[in-house]
This record gives sequence, C-alpha cells and structure tokens, in this order.
Amino acid sequence: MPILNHMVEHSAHLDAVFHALADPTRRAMLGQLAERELTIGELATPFHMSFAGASKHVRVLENAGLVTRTIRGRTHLCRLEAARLAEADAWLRRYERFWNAKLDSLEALLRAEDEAKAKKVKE
Amino acid sequence: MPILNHMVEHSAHLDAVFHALADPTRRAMLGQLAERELTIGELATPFHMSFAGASKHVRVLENAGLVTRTIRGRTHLCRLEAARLAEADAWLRRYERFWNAKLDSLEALLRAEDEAKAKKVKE
DNA sequence: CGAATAGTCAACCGATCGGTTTAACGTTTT
DNA sequence: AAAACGTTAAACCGATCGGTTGACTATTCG
Repeated sequence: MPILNHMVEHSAHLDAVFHALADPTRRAMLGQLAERELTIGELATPFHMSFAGASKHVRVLENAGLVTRTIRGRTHLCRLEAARLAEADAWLRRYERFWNAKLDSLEALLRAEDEAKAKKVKE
Repeated sequence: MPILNHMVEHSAHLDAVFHALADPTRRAMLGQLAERELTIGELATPFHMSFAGASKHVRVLENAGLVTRTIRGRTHLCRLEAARLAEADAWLRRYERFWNAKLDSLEALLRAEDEAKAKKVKE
C-alpha cells in the first residue's frame, strides 16, 4: 500500500522545474521577475553576466514553464509563470505530514476520534 | 522595494535540495522511504540499478539532508528527513500569492479597503 | 543611410551528471 | 577458515551544466 506513489507523477515537468530551481542565479531571477516583468538585459545586469549567459538561464526557466517571453521590438520581456511552481509545491506537500508536527497531531486526533467512533459502533 | 528578496536565502542548502529533487529516481526513492526505512539494496532493486548506482543517489540525498543513514552490521538503513523538504516548501510558498487566485482576490479586497480608507482620510 | 542596441546562435571550456564495471572492505554465515 | 553478503571506492563513459567569446540578425536611433 504505497502512501505517496499512488499519485502519478508528471516526471518530465518536475524534472525541469526542480532542475531550474537548483541554480541560485535562476532562483534570483525568479525573485526579480516577481516584482516586475524584465528584459533579458535587465535580468543579466545584476549578475555581471553576459547577455548570452542570462539568455541561457531564461531558456531553462522557459523550458520549465516558469517564465514566458513576449518579444516587443528588439527586446524580450520575461514574465513569471507561477503555475509550475504550484506544481512543485503540490509534490512537496505530499510529504507535509512528515515535517509538520501540527498536522501530525491533528491527524492523531482524528484517528483517535475514528477509533472512538468504531468502538461505539461495536458496543 | 523587493517583494521576495528581503528574505536571506540559504543558497547552498536549496541548491542541494532542489538538485536532489530534480532526478526522478531520487524522487521515487524518497517516495519509498516515506513508507518505511530501507537499505541501499532495497532502494536499488526496484530501479534495476547497480548497488553502486543507488549508493550514489543516496549520497546525493544525504548531502541534501533529505536522508540519514544508520549503519547496522553490513547493511545501511536509510531514513527520510523531511525537514529539508520543508525548507524547499518554504521557499516555494514565497511565490504562493502568484498562483493562488483566492489569495490574490483577498489581497485585492484588502487593497480596495485600504484605498477606501485613504480616500476617507483625505476628505 | 549608418551606428548603436537587444538578443540569439554556435563553438568551446572545464566541471559535474547519472550510470557502469571492477576491486576492495567489513560483516555474517557456514 | 572460507564463502557469501551488503556496501563503498575508484576509474571510466558519454551527456549535460554554467559560463564565455565571437559572429550574426533584427530593431531602433541619429
């Protein structure tokens, strides 16, 4: 009886999302994009990184579905797409009961109530 | 006024955790460990992978703090450590407002109330 | 028009990845 | 003591990583 594996996992998506998040530069870029939409150049500057370098990072974020791009003239505006972050969050929360003590005791309480109920039925 | 970057981020930890989660085999191993503690061999078997291969994956998980090992005789028992998953979850939730529509509209409501209040003061 | 700007592409770099194989080590079994 | 077991270590493999440079394509500005 698998506890967590019964949920089919969209491996490819999660691979891409977690991989994208595994780099501190990319996490910082997402942080910037949380404030406002930014061009590649604006994303590159604070990291003293070449345009090409930033461009590659953005593409990784794009492939993970975490960022979308709108080309306007010669500039590429990047926008945060948080839906995929929610996907990663959903995966993580399958483990929530393992770290959240409150939830654990709540669960224990509910279990105790269930048992009490079951006992009552038996009587 | 940075929205998300004011929180100091423990980059090294997050790097390791997200990197560990970026591999489907390792995620599956965590899933197995969520049910019960397992030895390296038990972790290796379902993935038709050499012991050495599994051993390397476990070490990645260990380095990320997601797994701890208890050596008992010649076997190594692996246990899930969810605290670090909570860390990753905490990072993700900083973006929750970007994907959670309910939260968004609540915020809009509060903003509207604030504006109403500000208007009232002006009058 | 020509020059500057914003960005990509392709090649390249050393480092790390996921995985294997072979050898070795300590533990348990016989 | 010898054989079997559970695991790690080291060397190696091709692939991918993060990053650079230089050449190229568009768009905008003077």
